[in-house]
Amino acid sequence: MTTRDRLLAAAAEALARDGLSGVSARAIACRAGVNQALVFYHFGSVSDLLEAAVRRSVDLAVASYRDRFADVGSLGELLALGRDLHRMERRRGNVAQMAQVMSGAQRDPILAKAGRYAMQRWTSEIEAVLARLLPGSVVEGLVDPRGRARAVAGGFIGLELYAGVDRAGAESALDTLDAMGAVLAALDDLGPMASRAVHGRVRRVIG
Amino acid sequence: MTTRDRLLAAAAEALARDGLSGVSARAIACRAGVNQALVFYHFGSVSDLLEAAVRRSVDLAVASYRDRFADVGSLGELLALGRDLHRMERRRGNVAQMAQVMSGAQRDPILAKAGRYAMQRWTSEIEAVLARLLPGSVVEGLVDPRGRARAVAGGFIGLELYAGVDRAGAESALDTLDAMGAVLAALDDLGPMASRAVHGRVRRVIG
DNA sequence: GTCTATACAGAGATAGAC
DNA sequence: GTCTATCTCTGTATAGAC
Repeated sequence: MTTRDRLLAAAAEALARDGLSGVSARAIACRAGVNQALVFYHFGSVSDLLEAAVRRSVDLAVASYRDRFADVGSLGELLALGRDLHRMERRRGNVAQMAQVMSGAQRDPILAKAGRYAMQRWTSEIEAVLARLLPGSVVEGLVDPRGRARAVAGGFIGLELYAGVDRAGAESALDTLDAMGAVLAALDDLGPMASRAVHGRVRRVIG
Repeated sequence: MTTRDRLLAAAAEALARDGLSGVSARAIACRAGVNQALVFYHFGSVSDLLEAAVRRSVDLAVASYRDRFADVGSLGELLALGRDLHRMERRRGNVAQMAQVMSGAQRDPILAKAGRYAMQRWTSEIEAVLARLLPGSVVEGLVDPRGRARAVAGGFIGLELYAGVDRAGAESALDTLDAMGAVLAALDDLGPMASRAVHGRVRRVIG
């Protein structure tokens, strides 16, 4: 493992574990077991190192789900995969990492670029599955796959932050989201009559 | 306006505008037009000032919606209020403020306390309305009002962070959530037969 | 209560030896 | 490529005059 790689791994780990305010060139280098000056030699600045680390994390993570995304055949299965994915990515620290990057993005344009890239990678993946599954579902035409994908990804970020201040509270929120997803999935089994009725009502409400 | 109040207002503003990494005793004091040392005289530390500022922001904000929450009579109306509330609180910077506090909470226990308090204030308010409205709705018994309230509040936080890196993306996510809410509200008009069918399906899926 | 001045720690970043 | 040493800046926090 090269020094470059060690720094990337240490940066991702530090970001997830200690948050933005806990990362510094010194802290990362210490975790990687190398000298502090090497951060600047290899990456130019701490922000640039963080950006590279986030890109690497998200590329690896997304790639590791590609097959499972492709295998999903129904909204119910997608729901189950979503549960798994979120649980796994949280354990890996990738959700916390994202949350920290996004909050730092407000000030740091380099982190903003990293956050944009990461969200784009995740949402385009989710969107592709939704675009494949929504046709024929009750919400077809009512819910935009791209918007839905973004809402899911954004929501997970928020709930991870929530878990940081109230673990149990965030868990109950996730349970509820599961239940809501199940309700929507169940709607698909009610058949075309119910579907038409829902469409009519919704159109009158949101135009 | 006392110096104390000026510091509280300046802290809230700085947090919302510049984010956690942009706030410091110096930055806040400068914005308030007072000396830096007064932060420590009045509040002891920067974190304690931020905590006080967040408590004040959320107390004021929640109080300003109390009447409107009480007037809500249906899920559709609640949806409309939610839209208004989120738009207004974003303009005021309160959502951004919360997002920053939550992300800093990972390291700083004082900020964590502030975040916990703020989430609790908002969610208990939303929960009260949901507990009043959900009985008689399709999702009664399937969706826990407390979990739902927490999911909404947490989701908004995440979407605010998302907006920081991709404004248009976050908007499309919010539009989709509106549409989803409308679907659920529409379900309530389908009558008891559809409701029973949904319940049956959901129970089989999530136990 | 408010100010000036300052101690002190930690940050980012660079120079230059090896 | 890696290290030591160091510069500079910014941040928290305190002491003490007013």
